[in-house]
Amino acid sequence: MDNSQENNLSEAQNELYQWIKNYFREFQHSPSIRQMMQAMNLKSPAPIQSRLKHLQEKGYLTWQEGKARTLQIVDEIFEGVPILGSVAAGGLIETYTDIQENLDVTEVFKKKNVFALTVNGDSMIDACIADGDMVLMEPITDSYSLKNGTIVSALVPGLGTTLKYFFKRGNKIFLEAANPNYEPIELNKENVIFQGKLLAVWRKV
Amino acid sequence: MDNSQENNLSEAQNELYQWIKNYFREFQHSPSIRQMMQAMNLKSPAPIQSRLKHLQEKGYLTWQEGKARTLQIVDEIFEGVPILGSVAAGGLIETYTDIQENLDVTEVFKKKNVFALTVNGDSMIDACIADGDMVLMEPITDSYSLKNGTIVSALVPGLGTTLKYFFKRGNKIFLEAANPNYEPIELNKENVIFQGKLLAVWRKV
DNA sequence: TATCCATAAAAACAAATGTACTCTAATACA
DNA sequence: TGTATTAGAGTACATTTGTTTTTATGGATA
Repeated sequence: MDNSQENNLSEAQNELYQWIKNYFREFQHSPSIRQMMQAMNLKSPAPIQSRLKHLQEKGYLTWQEGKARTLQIVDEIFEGVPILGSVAAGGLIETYTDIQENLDVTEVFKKKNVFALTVNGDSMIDACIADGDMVLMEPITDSYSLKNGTIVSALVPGLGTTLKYFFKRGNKIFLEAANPNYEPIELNKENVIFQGKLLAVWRKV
Repeated sequence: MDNSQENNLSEAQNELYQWIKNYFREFQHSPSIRQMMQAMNLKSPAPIQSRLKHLQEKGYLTWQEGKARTLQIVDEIFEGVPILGSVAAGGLIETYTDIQENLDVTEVFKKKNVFALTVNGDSMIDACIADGDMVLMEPITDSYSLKNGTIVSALVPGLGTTLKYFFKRGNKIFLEAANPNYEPIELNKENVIFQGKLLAVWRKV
């Protein structure tokens, strides 16, 4: 992962930049110049200032002049991780590209009132939602705007909550699994409460 | 979302806490006590110290004693969302529980040098990793510690990068797809470079 | 070889900042 | 009403920290 050249950074600048990003990831706040000095095995703060200045000129960092520990990474999103390329899950055809993008999973979280559910069972397995997955849901305020094919969590009073594809045909609501072993559920719209629609799936292994 | 009571925070403490979280969101670094003082319309730093101390005792914040701008939010994960319960993806059996946990997807990001890859193809479809998913990977430093069955991204020089199950039998390395349409790849360990092992899967819909 | 330039060391300084202490005002409670 | 508790104001101090300046070093270049 040496991208010092394409990013127009010297070795020392790049090393500092990577270290700063890791420090932010661990402590959630800015390091001080003397901390960076120690981390870079230097004995005076001047070289760090020089490198910071270069990083600023090249648009990687900024800070509030004269204020302690006010570094801010402008380029990369805080919690992002680098997307190093694409990987073939088919054959050995795709190659590693060096495009530097950023995965920001937190963008989904910015929506108001997003909540998560743990998935039990395999009825959505053909949609690649497995037992134990976490699904992130956005509350449904207006069930009329639901589009056919949306994955929703629905509460059928007296029965329970389930995760299914949503379909509306006439006055009937159909909740369909992504698994041929399960039959579609047919309901009148009075008999179902929609809680949320699917935003994202998260699986930790 | 007034959770001052349930969180056992006084009005003043809660107001400060919310302000700090917003400051972090905007500037990505910790505010100073005097900044908080101004924001709370106070004229001395003492009350802020008191409130911070209370927030620390209740487990909301921490900081490095004596160091400037080293606040850290400990309790709530910044981007966390509430896990409202579990949802049946099988039948209508599970019911909504009220257990209040917190989904913290960022915990995975705390590991050093985590990177992401975009998945192309369907060779891992039976492991519920679909075309277009993002996979979060942890760099592999020591390929000898890899356990059979781990999902890895491997670079076969001259061919490309691929996402597969890892198996070792004797001196041979096998890379197996989670899709019967793909044949296992048999390699000598000199002919493969392991880049990362799977930590998590992220799919935005 | 001589010169130039970038980097590092060293020291010193001033501003920012966390912390401690005292005093006063407000509030709650018996 | 009186007292105890808590919160805020004011002040002072030591440390942390960004910044500046001077000097030394190493490498590149003519």
